[in-house]
Amino acid sequence: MLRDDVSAKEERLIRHTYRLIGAKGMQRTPLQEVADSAGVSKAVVIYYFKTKENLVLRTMRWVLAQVAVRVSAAIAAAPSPEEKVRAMIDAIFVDAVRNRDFYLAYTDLIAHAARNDRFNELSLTFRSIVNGQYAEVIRSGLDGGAFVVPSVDEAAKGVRALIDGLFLQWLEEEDWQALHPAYKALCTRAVLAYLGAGR
Amino acid sequence: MLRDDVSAKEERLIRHTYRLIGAKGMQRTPLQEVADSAGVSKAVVIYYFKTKENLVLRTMRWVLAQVAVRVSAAIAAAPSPEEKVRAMIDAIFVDAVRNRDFYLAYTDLIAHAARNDRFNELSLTFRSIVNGQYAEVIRSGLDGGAFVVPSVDEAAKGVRALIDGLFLQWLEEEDWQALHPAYKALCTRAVLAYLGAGR
Amino acid sequence: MLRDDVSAKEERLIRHTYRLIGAKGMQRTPLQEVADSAGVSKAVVIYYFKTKENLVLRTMRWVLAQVAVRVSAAIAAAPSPEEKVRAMIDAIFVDAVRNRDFYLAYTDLIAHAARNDRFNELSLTFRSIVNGQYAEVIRSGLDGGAFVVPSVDEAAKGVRALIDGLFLQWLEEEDWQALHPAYKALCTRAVLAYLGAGR
Amino acid sequence: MLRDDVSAKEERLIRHTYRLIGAKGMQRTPLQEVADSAGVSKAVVIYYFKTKENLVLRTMRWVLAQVAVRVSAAIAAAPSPEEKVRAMIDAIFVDAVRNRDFYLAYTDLIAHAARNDRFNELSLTFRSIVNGQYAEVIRSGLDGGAFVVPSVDEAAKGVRALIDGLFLQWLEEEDWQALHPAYKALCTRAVLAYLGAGR
DNA sequence: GATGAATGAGGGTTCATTCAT
DNA sequence: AATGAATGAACCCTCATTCAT
Repeated sequence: MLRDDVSAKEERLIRHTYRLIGAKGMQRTPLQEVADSAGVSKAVVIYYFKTKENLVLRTMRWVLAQVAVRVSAAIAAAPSPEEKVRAMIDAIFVDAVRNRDFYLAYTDLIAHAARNDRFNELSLTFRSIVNGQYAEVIRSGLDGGAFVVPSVDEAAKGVRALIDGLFLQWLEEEDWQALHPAYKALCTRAVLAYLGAGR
Repeated sequence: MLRDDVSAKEERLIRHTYRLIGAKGMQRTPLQEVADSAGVSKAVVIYYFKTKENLVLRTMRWVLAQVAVRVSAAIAAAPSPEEKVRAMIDAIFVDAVRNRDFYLAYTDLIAHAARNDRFNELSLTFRSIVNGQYAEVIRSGLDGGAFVVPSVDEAAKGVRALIDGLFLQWLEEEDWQALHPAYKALCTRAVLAYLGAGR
Repeated sequence: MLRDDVSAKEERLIRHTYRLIGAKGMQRTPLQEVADSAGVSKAVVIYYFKTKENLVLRTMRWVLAQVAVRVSAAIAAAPSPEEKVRAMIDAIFVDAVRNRDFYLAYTDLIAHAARNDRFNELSLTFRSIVNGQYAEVIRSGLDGGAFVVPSVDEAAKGVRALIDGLFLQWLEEEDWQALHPAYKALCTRAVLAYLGAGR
Repeated sequence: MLRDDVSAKEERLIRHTYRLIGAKGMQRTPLQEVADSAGVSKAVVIYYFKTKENLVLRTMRWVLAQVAVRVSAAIAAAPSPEEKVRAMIDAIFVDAVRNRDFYLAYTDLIAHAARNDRFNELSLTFRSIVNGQYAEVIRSGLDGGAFVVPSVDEAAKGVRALIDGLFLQWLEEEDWQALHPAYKALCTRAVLAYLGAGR
């Protein structure tokens, strides 16, 4: 799972690390800056996480777990399949700044996952969780005939592709803050269209 | 545009750079390694490109231009809208190894584009070209009633999201070489479904 | 002012830097050599001074402050105007080796000051201090009629020119060690003559 | 002597070198910039001068020779001792920009002369020429009783110190362009005062 | 005579990590 | 638990010089 016991001090460091990774990327974020940002000595960071790789890994695990929990809760609370989709997308498109931080960090993670086993494992775990969530939503819509898809797992991948792919495009927008709501709406329509909703 | 006159020697360096960026990422690729790989001295790389940033930028521009040209040709050659989609996806899913190199480099590019103006400009240029190509295909399908979409530009973004998003997932697959054809098929189905083809 | 708190370790590095700058010039003195000379790793120098420019600047400030203090003390201790001049020149012409180190470093400073703001500021500060000291001596001699000059500030510049200019010539002497006392005597005569002493 | 046969092409390169040395110092002036400035290939510079040291040396010799000739002519043309002094200073303080270039280059030369034999030899040659000129002027004034000095050679050194030393201070002035005439006047007064003129 | 190509020898700076306290 | 000090390994880049043409 993504669970990971985190002491208060560790979480503090993780939060600062996350913010910096979003802003500058993990390679461009020196431990010194994390330490400065958190108001501690650089050695403290190493003291708690042993290596920078650990720190980054723990940071990503921490943030991925948060996202997973948030999405799960949103799905569970929604009554109908289509509303589950909307609630899910609501839970994902929380806020422009947070989304930007997240997707920049996530892009970094994927880039590293292809070259580093530990990052890859984390990325796979997250992926199976998220795809499971999407599959659950889709399955709920298949029973009542709300959605039309050939295979639940395949559709889950498709949904995920739409969401991730649109975020990538949104990241490139110069005017990303203002366009956040538009991309959210676009995403909702795209997912529903892809799932054959309302056909 | 993405055109860029490249001498033979420069292209040689660019090819080696591209391979290494795909394998290790641009930050993890020292000029020394590019030089070693190309069998020249490190100073030669600087001699031709002045800075590492230039080298990477020129490399990315070179690859992106190639992809754009390949896709354009494929689209032009296909007779019907649906076949244009298939041809386009064929042209994109050329080969597992090449696709992996490309998407790893491309992921890196996006991660950098968010923080570096020159990379951002390149990324935007590529994006507008590709989205234009997708839009062209979609428009061709709208006239004959092959596709059903609310807006051409929006649908172009959706198509692109599906393709990029699926590639991201494919990158994470442990067994990516073997799964390449499956993802290609999945992608074709997803795009056609999204465009409402054959409904 | 030129005051600058310097820890023991920093002063150690500064002393080694000063010696090397005198011997080889600031551009020809790599950090590695400073480090080797001080018996530490090159990174330590950066650790304490961040950049080479800082190191050189701090080194020059340190030397200039020392000279200024030494001259001030000498002037204050001498009873009569003419003796103040002699004491001042005594304080400046301390020792052949030290003078050579100083004036070589100082020449370097002036050459850099013309092209670098931070060096220029340092050079201006030193200049105003020294000219102030000279002016004080001259003023003390005017009251009693020991000196005859049109303007105190102008005469201060003249005195300084004589001292600096003679040092430049002394630097060029092949036999500089042996000629040190002769230049000192020459300098004293020249300054007194210029100030119209004993006329 | 300072004579040095210089072909037209060489002189062209020398002029550009001189300008750049004045502006940036000799260490900070890459051959590439000399070549660019002169509109030739970098290899041409090496072709004509074999090494950078040669180029710089020849450049300095060229400019020092010019100054020496100009001063000689000025001295010869003036009728009385005091007018010789004024003419000499006129010849030296030609123009703010040219003086700045010259003294910056000259400062560089002295800094290098202390560490490099070839530069030292050049510097000594120039020095003996200039001091000879000053001595000649002083001697002309002694005969008629216009000047009062203990020794001609010593006074020549003193005069030179005043001129060089004042130029050093002038170099440090922020407002050097505007202050050029003032320093010239100051220099004239200082030299005449030092030589006991009009006493 | 002239030059484009190529290179080797540094030089400054970054940064994760180690270690003694 | 916490940290200041120190370091080694890289990395990008500069630049005079060599050489084949």
